[in-house]
Amino acid sequence: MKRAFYERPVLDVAQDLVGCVVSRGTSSGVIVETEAYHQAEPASHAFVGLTNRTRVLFGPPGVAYVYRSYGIHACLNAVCEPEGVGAAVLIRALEPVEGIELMRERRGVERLEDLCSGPGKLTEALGIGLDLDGTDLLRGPIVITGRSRAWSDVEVAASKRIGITKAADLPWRFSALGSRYLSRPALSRA
DNA sequence: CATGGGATTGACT
DNA sequence: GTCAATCCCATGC
Repeated sequence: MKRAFYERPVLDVAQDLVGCVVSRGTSSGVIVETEAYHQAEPASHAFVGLTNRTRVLFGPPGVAYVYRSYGIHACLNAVCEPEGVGAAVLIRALEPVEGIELMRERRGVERLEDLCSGPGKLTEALGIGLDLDGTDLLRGPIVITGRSRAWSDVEVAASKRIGITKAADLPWRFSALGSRYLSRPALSRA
């Protein structure tokens, strides 16, 4: 993936990342669920402006923003839009591809559908911690590559973001239609 | 310096 | 369905 891919409106990047591959060491998976966050909208960590915590969000695109959630889990984002704009795509779920046995060991569960079906789960499965905050997604250790042939025509569904209390109605969650590896089903009942 | 609130998960009623 | 775990960080005194 080139730097310019991330240097675009965060909503475009969030949709285009579905079907792409996240690799970390010998483990990898296809992105099946993302969410977009932008500084202009209060659910985003960048909404508060430039602070020590949000420094990476306002930096160059194509960089990993990893934060601790609820004191327990790490969550992985890809920083988007030009430097100076605070925006990122949260990677919410993967379909496991490589290094599945290692994922099972790290997660302590067996079912494929339980390995990476949530933002905190996939970071545990891939061994991604806060130490990788600010690392370059073009150079690694976390690398994102484009859709393979099999995923080139993936259909992407939009729905409301999960687990937030502010700006909860924005349809900024994107998922691979029909995937069994989502954190939650794509279509929420109205 | 003290406090409150999460971009979650898993266990339990 | 409810709820606790656990810690970083932004905010306010």
